[in-house]
Amino acid sequence: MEFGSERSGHEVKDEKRSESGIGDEEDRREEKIVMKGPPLTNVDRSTVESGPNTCPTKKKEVDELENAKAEMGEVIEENRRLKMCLNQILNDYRTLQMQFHNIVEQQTKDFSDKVNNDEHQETIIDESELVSLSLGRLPRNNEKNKASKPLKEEEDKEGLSLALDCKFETSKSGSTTEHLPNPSPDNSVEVEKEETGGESWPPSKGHKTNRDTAEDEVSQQNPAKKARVCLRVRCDTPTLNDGCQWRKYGQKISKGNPCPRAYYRCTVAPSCPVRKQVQRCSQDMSILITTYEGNHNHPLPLSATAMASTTSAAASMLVSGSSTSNPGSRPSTSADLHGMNFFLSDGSKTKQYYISHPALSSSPSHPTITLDLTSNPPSSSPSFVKFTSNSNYNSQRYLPTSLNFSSNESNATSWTNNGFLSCTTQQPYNNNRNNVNVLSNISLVRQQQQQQPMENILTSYMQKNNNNIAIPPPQHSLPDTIAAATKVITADPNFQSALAAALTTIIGSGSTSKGAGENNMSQKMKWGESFPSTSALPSSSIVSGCASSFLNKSPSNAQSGSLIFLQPPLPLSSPRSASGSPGDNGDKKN
DNA sequence: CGCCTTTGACCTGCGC
DNA sequence: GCGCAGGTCAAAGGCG
Repeated sequence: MEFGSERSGHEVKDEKRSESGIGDEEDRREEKIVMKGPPLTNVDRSTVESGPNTCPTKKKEVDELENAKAEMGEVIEENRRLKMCLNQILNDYRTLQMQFHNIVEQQTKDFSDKVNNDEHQETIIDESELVSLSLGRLPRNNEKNKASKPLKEEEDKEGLSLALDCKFETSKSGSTTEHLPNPSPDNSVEVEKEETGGESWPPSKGHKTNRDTAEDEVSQQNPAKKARVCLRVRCDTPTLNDGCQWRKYGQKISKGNPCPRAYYRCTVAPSCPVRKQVQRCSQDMSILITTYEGNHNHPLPLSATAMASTTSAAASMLVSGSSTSNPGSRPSTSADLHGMNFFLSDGSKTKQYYISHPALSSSPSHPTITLDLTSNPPSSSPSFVKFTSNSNYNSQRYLPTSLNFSSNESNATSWTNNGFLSCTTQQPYNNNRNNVNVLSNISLVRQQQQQQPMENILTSYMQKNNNNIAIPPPQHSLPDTIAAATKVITADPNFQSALAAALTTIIGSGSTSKGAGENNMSQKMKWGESFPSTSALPSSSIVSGCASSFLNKSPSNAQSGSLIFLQPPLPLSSPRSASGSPGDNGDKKN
């Protein structure tokens, strides 16, 4: 789309707006964003002005214009709804930010008070309460002072349980209510990170503490703590270069796979609890199966954020999906949502969507989400995610969740794929009371014919928010446009938060709305307009990356977890880039 | 010398 | 309780 033609399109829009009586400046800008139809040219305008009585062809054109206007009206209406939703989300975000700030201040204050209490040898009972609210970290030191070991263990467990309960509340509230603090399912992951590893990582078995024991119990109570993200990619290199630094700490020959499984841990920060497992698929050696566990507790290199975002978001989907729904918080997004095909259907046929990866099947205690970059989009048989969870646990909290990043490219060693992303969620219905499984299938399908609108969105956003970035002519350099626009978008925390929250709400409401009691639900949301095809783009272009990256980068923004967001891709595999994954040599023995 | 990989031993959870 | 398998540890050695 050229700028000139875009301008004429705006003129027509303005005409239409004057008809409908709408029109402040902000709305006009947003309209520009949503504009998806081909803009009217000067010829078109002359056609309109000259009237329909000149010739049949012009009459036809006028009809087409009428139709286009009607479509635009729908788009405008939808845009208005989204705008209202966005404003509400932004308000909520600000409120939550203030609440979070207050909470942090309060906790800091409490902690300093507690330290003072320690100095004055006051009782520890009050501190135990503080511990519980501090996710179980503080009690450890406090209880070391206790003489009675059994009592210590008991109280330790209690403290952790309480802390965990608090976490659950947070997690649950995250997807149920917009007005509660920390509505982010991702927070749950963050909590998991801190509790599973956190500052005490790596846990030494020789120094296993009572806290560790308690943590084990807690982890059994909360399987989501060990949520994993499994990535299947066709890759010739030994490991994926995800931008992080990894140290290999073990290797095992797993049953059913001649290829050894390598264990890596993140070495960017000594206390980082993130681990990954790398293994070749036994059935197809070209497929590299990488499983990530945990969240980084340190700033990530820029090159690592995409992968971390994806895994984090995917893990968040696992966690967030476990939350109960609040139908009241559901926005009116069941209709046209710019390219996101959203399916909710009965779970009676869920089994057909599972693929099994015996070579990398995780422990039943690990809910695992698999991002499959190896198979073709919907045309092929669905290769979704294998989700495992231990039925002995409170399985109602955990959603078998599937993501499928499919690619037509045989060498899917980067995030570039055809943009097909699907998320299948098999969810124990209604807290497992009725044993009714509901399959919710979320898919984001980039549609090749809908490339323009995304350009409009990105370009308009750039125009609005950043004048420093040159906007290339979209039709000439769409990849550059998108890359630059993505930069701008990712630089704006408000937009990120708002969009993240919106998407989370959309996804969350869709996947959890069955809590209202509908056993058979089929819901579709089409969202294609916002996910243009990028099949023509080079591999460094836009991707269907999952982006809670900004959630990682900015904890204050971590208001939503399960979201899928467009983000600058990173090559998953390149032989030892500068950011260097030391583990690239990890499969030497292979 | 520091960091990394290798590799056998050990620990733990789970199924029978 | 036992065996199996997954996961982790840590000493030894290699490499830059």
